[in-house]
Amino acid sequence: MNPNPAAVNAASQKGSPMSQMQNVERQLREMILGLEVGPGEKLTERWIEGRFGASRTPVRAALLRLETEGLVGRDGRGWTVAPINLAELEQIAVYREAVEVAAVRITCSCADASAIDVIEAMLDSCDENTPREEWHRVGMDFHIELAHLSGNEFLFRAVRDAMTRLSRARWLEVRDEAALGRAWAEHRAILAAIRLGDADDAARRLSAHIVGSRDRLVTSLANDRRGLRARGFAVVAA
Amino acid sequence: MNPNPAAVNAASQKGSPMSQMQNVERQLREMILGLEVGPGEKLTERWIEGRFGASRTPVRAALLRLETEGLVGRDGRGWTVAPINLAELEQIAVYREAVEVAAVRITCSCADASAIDVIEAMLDSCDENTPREEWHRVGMDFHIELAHLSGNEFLFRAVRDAMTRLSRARWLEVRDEAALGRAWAEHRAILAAIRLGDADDAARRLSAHIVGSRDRLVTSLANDRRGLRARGFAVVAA
DNA sequence: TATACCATTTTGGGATACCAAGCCGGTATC
DNA sequence: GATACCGGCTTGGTATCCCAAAATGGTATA
Repeated sequence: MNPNPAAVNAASQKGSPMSQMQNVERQLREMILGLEVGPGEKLTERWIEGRFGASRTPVRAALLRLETEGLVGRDGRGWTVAPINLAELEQIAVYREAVEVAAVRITCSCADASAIDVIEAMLDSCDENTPREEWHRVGMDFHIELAHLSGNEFLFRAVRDAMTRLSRARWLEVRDEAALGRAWAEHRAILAAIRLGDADDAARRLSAHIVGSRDRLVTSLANDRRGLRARGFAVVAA
Repeated sequence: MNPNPAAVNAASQKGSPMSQMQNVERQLREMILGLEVGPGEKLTERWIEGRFGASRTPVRAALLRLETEGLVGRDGRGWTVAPINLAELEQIAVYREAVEVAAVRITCSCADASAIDVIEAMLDSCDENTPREEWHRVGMDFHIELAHLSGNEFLFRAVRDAMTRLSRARWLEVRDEAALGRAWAEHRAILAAIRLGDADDAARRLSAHIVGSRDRLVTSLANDRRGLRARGFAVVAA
């Protein structure tokens, strides 16, 4: 009954056994985050079922979980890929500023130099030969791992979830080399402040970094709205 | 096939039609939050199925959603009611301090006097004749509604979810009249600061209120740990 | 031509059958 | 008596079937 052998291959190629539900959830999440299905697009349980070669039970479980991540939503009785919502993006920026700053303040008071080195190494791993995709991923992981250092599971999850919600929009954000370089410099400055244990400085820099990122994102999206709609993406105005 | 008519009655007595899934989810959540099922207790899908007169499909959906709320968790292959975890409670306090303070700062800059009056009225609705249960509920709603005033959906949800996770422990917290009176005074002082638009003062008072609340809760639970275990509640040490 | 109405199809919600893995109790062997 | 083994029972995971409601599309009528 499996029309898509790739689905089961993806499941079995991993050493650990992976349930259909985890499989569907992971693959569908990747499709959504990778914009293989456009924001605002309708989803039917039966289509997903056929697409991944799983029955409706794991499909429904995956949809329920992705709903809590904000990646899919209900449209009346049915499901839709969450549209890109400018107002929501701005609210998420405020939210992540609150939790990231709280996390970094905690980290400053119990900084572990070697852990910070690991994060700095992540930044170093990107150079001019690194694909744009990788820069995005590392830029997100920087914030996630930084929050992880706080040791607070809730701050960590909050940052991770916020970055997930932002990631589709970041993907579309136009970032030239100069902007990326500036962002990386800010990242390094934040790490330096943490190393010194200067919580106020780290918080101020992180806050400014997030606000700047938000402003660039919103401007960029507002300008590109027409192009996005042309690609079939639902973009909700702020 | 319905061994428990009460379940369907609860569904039909509401004017709006409620799906089985919502029904199971709501009732199971109430059972967990009301400590009708003890923290750490094992749950089987079949038991829930029989208890609420629903089939496994809505039961599984409800469990998946409650899992994201942190009220149930996986124990290997099965399900358990989330234990009360002291370390987690402390982390939640840090988390909610970050988001509540952020929310109240926003509210200060766009305070709506009438909305604040509504919240103050909530506080006023409690007097010496009000049952303890109601004081708890209003105390939680105070923080939730305050966050709601910020207009930021993510800060609001964060506070609401945090309060949900804390509520089982708050239920056990020993609060004498004097402690409740002090908490209410702090609530009013926070509202007063917001009315004046004094963000720093409001933030300071709110922060102190949350930290105090956390300290009382942790102490109280640590002292009561033996009693809790005697009641069959799993309590994970900090 | 526009619209109201009806038949058909689609779709999510729910129920149930089946399966494999794990748990538990009993038994036989040392 | 202790332990290793085995068989049944429980339980979550999955597939599939049924149903009601909603969407769809075509047709007849004003």
